[in-house]
Amino acid sequence: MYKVALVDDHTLLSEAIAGLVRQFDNFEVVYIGLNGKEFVDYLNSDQAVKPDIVLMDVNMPVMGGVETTTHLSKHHPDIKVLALSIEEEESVVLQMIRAGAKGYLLKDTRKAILEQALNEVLTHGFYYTNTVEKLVKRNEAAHEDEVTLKERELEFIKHACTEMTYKEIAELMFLSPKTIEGYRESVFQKLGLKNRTGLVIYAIKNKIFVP
Amino acid sequence: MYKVALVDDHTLLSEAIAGLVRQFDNFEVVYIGLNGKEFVDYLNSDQAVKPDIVLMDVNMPVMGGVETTTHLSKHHPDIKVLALSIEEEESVVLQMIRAGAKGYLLKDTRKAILEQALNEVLTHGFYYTNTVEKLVKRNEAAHEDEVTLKERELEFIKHACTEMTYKEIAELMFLSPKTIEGYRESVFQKLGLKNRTGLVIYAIKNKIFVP
DNA sequence: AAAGTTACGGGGATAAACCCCCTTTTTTCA
DNA sequence: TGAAAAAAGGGGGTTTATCCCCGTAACTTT
Repeated sequence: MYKVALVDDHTLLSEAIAGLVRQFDNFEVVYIGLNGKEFVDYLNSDQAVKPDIVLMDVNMPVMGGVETTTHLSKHHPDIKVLALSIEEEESVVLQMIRAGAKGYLLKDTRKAILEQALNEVLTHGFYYTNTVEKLVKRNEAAHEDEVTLKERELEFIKHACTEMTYKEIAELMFLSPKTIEGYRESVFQKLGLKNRTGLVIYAIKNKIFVP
Repeated sequence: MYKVALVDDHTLLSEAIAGLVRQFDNFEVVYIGLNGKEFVDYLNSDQAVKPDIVLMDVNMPVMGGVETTTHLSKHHPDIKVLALSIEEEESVVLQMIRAGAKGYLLKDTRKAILEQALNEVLTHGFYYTNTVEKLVKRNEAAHEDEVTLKERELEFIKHACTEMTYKEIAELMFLSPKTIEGYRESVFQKLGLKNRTGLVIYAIKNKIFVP
């Protein structure tokens, strides 16, 4: 009998999915939690029943899926993490995989697939759907011609998405306006931009700045 | 015995929630569909069992929740719609309510609340959680001090979210640069902006321009 | 018909943004 | 540890953007 934990802030869903999991052979639900913090605290408590596998949501308040998975990989490497989310965005999926998730299910998968995924992760160590595999490959290809912005430049870009003038940004970053000027030119050159408006849109598109 | 239909593109969730609903007294699940189109087609078919209430997701491919609800209000006003979504954004909630939804549940509600909501909608005609009520009120309040931008100004704003200079925008709109200047000033004044960067961010926040 | 509103256009000034070429300081690492 | 690279700072000039105050034509309102 494998022990399953559910971590999802959408109570209705965890309750409902718990019902599904209980129908499967060889699986029992030992824990249902609202977020990563709750789950980690639970594991550190005395009466914790350590699960074999966790069905983990990604978008959660307090402590999100990525952070929680990273923590589990470090402190409880024997607990497998299977991500279960509506989030289809490449970067998020990849972050979860990098954090140590053994698989990533979108919430539009069928009941039978969930059972299969649970079994696969426990027996073979991982389970990836075609969709996720494609996503990962496509992302790797996209990374080829990607520019790398330096930390300081990223900081500058965030401030540039503001009504501040460059002079004000310089004061904020304790730099000379001329240095900011340098960042601006370097960033424009790297990204092929013509003006600050273009920079703002690039930053928002690439989530450097979230409006 | 009330008849319930489920419409949600996340199969795992509909299946799981169907399990929950079947546990309730007086409820049976007569239909599970992936999107609004599928459901409407089903209703128009011969062997359709007309449900008393539909649990409807909002974000769906092909035919979304708002569109479907509007259609049902017109052609099947005896079928109650209870929205069930993760979407917390005010405008979306309001759209669903306006379209004729009798209630709006976020997916983090508990099993007992779902049962209560189903019963309330069927007996009293509606069910609103505190959260949704607050949301609606807050939105009404927000609408008070809302500025109205003219058509021409909106067009200008969209072009301003571009690497074009004002002169180029003027050419594009067959106007003098000075007229554009006028739009700019009027828009800045109305929205309390300091510069073009602020305008771009406002436009994206308010979905005038989608990056 | 006088007064107001809306849309369009303009002059001229100042600040901010943009561009190219260059020096000094700091860091990196072979 | 010394050369190379990266980061920070700068001079000086052009182009945009911003701001304020003004004028005209057309169409409403009263």
